Amino acid sequence: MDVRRTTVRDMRRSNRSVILSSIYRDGPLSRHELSARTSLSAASVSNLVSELIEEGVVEEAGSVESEGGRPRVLLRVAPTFRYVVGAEVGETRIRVELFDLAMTVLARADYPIDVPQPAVVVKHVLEGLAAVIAEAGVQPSLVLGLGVGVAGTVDSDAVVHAQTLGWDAVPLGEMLAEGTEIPIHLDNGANMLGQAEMWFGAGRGASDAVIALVGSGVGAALVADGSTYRGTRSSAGEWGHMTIAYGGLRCRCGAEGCLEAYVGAEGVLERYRQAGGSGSAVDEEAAFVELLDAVGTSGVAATIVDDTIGYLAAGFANLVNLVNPERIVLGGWAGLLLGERYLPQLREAVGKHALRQPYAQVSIELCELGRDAVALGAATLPVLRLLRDGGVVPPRSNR
Amino acid sequence: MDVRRTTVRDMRRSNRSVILSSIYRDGPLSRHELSARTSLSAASVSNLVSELIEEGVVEEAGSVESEGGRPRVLLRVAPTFRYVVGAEVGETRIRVELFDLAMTVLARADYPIDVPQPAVVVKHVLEGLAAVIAEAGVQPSLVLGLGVGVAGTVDSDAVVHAQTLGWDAVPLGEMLAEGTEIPIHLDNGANMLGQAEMWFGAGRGASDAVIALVGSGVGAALVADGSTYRGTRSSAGEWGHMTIAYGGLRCRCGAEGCLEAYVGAEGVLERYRQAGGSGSAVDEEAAFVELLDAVGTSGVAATIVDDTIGYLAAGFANLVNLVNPERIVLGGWAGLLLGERYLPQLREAVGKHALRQPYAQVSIELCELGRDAVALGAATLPVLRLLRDGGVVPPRSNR
DNA sequence: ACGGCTTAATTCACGACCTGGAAGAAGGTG
DNA sequence: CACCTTCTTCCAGGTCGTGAATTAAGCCGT
Repeated sequence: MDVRRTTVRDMRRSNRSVILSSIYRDGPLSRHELSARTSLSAASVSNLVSELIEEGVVEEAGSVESEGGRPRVLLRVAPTFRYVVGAEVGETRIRVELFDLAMTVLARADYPIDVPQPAVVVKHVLEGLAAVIAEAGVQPSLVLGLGVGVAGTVDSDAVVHAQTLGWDAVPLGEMLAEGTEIPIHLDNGANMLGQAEMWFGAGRGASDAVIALVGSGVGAALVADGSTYRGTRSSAGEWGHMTIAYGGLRCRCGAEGCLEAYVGAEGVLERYRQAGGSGSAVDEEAAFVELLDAVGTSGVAATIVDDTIGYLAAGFANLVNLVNPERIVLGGWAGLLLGERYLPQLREAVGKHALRQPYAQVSIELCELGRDAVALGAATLPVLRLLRDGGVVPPRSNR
Repeated sequence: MDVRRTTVRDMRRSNRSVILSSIYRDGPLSRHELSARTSLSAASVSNLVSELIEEGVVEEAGSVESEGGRPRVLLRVAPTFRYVVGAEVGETRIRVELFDLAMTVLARADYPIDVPQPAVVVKHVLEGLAAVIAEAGVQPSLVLGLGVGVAGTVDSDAVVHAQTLGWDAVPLGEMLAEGTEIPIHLDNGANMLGQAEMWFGAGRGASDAVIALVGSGVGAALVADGSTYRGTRSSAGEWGHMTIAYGGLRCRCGAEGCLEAYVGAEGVLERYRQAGGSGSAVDEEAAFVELLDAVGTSGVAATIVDDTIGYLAAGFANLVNLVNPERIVLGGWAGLLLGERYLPQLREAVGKHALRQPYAQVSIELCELGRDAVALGAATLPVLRLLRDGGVVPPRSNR
């Protein structure tokens, strides 16, 4: 329940936002279709659209002939009206990408890192930001914002807590803001991947969904009523540390029986080793593939993988029961490797743990964007804001 | 993201709603304070308030002297502007209560039931509705709505699924609507108890909370951003059937290792019996109290209760990690019995299972309204709607 | 009792907004 | 080139919130 007034200007902003969002989301549309979709009068649509065109946010994009009459002119958000930058701060690398508003990548910069020192991360992100802007030949003032997805939880004041990076209360937002005038948006990496899947991947069209990520660790992005749910201090979605086997294996978080200890790649491989499984791979990912490949020939491998599917199914079922999503999307490198081979078994196993009714309402799919969509998702943050504000770009505080 | 236009009338409705909600929630307020709180201009507040007074929704309620100036007149929602009825459909009884808008009970009717046949339930609810209206001497046309909290999940089209009642797809909403002209609001009983606690109990002031109910069974109400989260088909909140001990005890839902099997009163007592505990009580609740009382003298009882706290803590921790609430409120008859004695231990145990950061942000409390607040919570549904609509009462379709 | 003082609430002209209908523009068809 | 269809723009009409000015209501000191 809101405790905010509405003024006559909010109305216009809101209607601009409705129109702009419709155009952005539902591809090129004619003014007529917009009017039907938004139930705004033709007069208002025309009025608002001409304003948006005037400002350069929207542009005409060809026309469609109709039977005998004047052809309808299609409208789209001008891809080059502004640009956005997305960054991924992972445990081993930093990636920065620049997109136009159609989310086409125009430039990319990668920086491998060994020790994720905050100062180093900030340096690389800012370096990357400058590099992609230069590479794409874009005017810096046209960059709408920088979205950053970081492997850890981000509280409401852009302070990052990340066990895996060894960060405790790092004011990353502030540190970045000091090095650039471009507005910063910070969020959790899992949420950003979720955002990308919701906009451009397997989550399209769903309004209540969970994007579940299984890699070395395990996390999830919760989407409620069309927007990412962050909880009271932005740390919602810590699905990996849900107790799923009371008193079970110790997890790196210190607790016992966490889902991550059973289905995170690290945990799975550890269980495999304990069970006598062997492998020659040095790198975790190769070892995981080796395990999956051994299923046909090794009973131990088969059992481990089977159990993993079971545990993962229980984790999914907990989501199904608790949040009743319409879709669960499985991603993360290990999640995809598992899902590619065992999605049907997984679906079936979820049914064994979940309640009948919510289970019947959920569809379980795989991520479509692979593992590198964090920067893309992060770049949607400034776009989301642009759409929400009806295409009004806040004036840059030029200090 | 909305795809709905805003018109100039929405603006007024929205501002009426803002004002009305503020007055309702934050007690008697002067026009001046309203203006400050809502950031509406004094002129608009005056304008809107006089309209609301004209219509009888709001009334003046005394004044407060100020230092030397004109005293401010306090405003409140007129308690007798309309009335609301709340009903609880439980496994063993039906309760119907009539409230004024200040949520004071004006009349009550109880009906014990043995076999919860849908037809019988409908009959009792309608009977109770007529009875409380007659008893309170209220004009039926002034009854804003009937909220019903039912022990089961309620679909978006008011169809009820309830394993414990043995109901599968019972169109309760439709059945009730046939017997009265009063608008019906149906929802899950746990959500309704949660709603009551959020408005009048331990949840006040929180915007992200979970109300966890432990009785014979186990359930929860999720509150996200100030409103109850229902998921895609209104069955969110099935916390009791979260797998917490993979491969553990069989639950009545058919799955293994559900939280309910460990902390639901039935499950606890079953574990007690298995462990050799004994008791003379016939009724479940008395047996549970007996168990708790035996803790000091019986090692078996102590272990069982201790374990129960542990399992419950893991269940809480899963909520803390996944949804990052600012408050968890424990209720339900068994939950209250446990909480009264072991709340500190429970809080501590949650810390062992939850991640440090979200754990530090949550406060764990007990329900304040006891076990009989379902009808109260259900009655808030029509009130919520009235507030949302800015005090505009939709015309009753008089057939 | 009375005029100044302070604070609260109301009035009013104004600009911003959307709407429905009429008029205009653009392109195709015969 | 007239005519038709399909959109788009213009215009008068009505609604809304706002700020400044005005009125209302009580206090205080003389």
